[in-house]
Amino acid sequence: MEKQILHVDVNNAFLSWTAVERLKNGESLDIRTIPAIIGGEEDNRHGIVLAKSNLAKKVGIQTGEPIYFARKKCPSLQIYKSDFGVYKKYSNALYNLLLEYTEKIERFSIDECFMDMTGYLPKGKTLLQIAYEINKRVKEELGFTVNIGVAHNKLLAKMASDFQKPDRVHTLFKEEIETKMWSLPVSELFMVGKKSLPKLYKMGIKTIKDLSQKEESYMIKSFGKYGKMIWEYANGIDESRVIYEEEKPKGIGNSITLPYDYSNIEKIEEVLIALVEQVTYRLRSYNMLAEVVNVQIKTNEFKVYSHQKKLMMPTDNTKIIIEEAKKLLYELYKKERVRLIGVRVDRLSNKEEVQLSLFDNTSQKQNKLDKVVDTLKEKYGYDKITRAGKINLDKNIKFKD
DNA sequence: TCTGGGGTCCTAGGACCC
DNA sequence: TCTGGGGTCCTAGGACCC
Repeated sequence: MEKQILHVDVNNAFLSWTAVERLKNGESLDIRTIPAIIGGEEDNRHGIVLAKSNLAKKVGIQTGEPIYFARKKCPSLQIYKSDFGVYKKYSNALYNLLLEYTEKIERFSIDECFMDMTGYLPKGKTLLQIAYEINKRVKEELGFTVNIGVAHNKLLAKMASDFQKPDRVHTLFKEEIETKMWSLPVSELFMVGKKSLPKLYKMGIKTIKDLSQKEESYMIKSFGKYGKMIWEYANGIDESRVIYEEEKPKGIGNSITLPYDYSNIEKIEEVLIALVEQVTYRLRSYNMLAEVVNVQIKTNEFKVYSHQKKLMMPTDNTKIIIEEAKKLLYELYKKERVRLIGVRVDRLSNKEEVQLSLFDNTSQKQNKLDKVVDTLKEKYGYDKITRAGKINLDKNIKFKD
């Protein structure tokens, strides 16, 4: 059965939400109507464009570029600070509105949701009608606009929501792939980034259609798993489901670009400790344990190095993770000028489950050891092999399978 | 010129085991 | 003296997303 999928994407999310918040607080200027951006603090070297108004976009300002460049493109540019508390508030407001239509919603990012409407369409209404209704209600009730992609899988819905902006609803059904998607440059395809682009170009692939017409096996040979994925995407194939259950994170990290390059390892260490404290706090608030600690630095030349270490036991203990992180930092640090320092924990598990399975784990190891001993006993005689004597025997015994 | 921070997933090589 | 091949785990690095 065909799935009924919507992808809801907030237009210029951080900027729109900032605009709505300011209007609510009594400001008269709607910053969506002037050349404006949301940007980080340049004084701390966090100065990049996080979001832009349509007028800022018109003069060629791009998300992710240094504010310094953006200002050159538009000297009258207005710059506003980011406020994630505000973004979270509006993101939740949107989510709550969407929940009135289905509980099968995947929060793909702070400003994007996938909705699985399969079996949730009200009598007599089409998926497209629901999309228009949501578009209208968000605008009227929440004060910002969204693009909505309407399709039968997530990939096509996402591609559709990206078509013409802002405040639009687009369909992308099977029979529309050729006219609406294949003509686009291959760089527009989801998951095709700037590193793959030159390789694709060399293979004569310029549009999404070019990619779709290649042999699948050829793409797999050239790009492995990734090649299979983008070939399927180009052909509108995507079987992935909308993941609406609350998902626990797989890893937690904090990193910071320092206000200037640090060359003093003690100073770097101080920052590292503060970062670990943030990370372990977040870890504990999820009620999870981590098994891997990772430390990363970026040099003044933008070279990135990382070291990681698997722990003996999963932990959420700040002190243990600080000690491990410090060791990793000292391994890593080669007297460079350090621009950024970061800490991550990975291989997370639920605290209760680990505590329960710890017993199972040791008994599994016990079982394994038992099996080895049993095998030895079968080979060399039941009374000759004991655990205590195993060490002496190890030199002589070669395992064969 | 100046270039953030939060993630997920994949690959490749070496160690180690059978 | 010359000789495997699978499988798993660990680590480092990189691509991509918003």
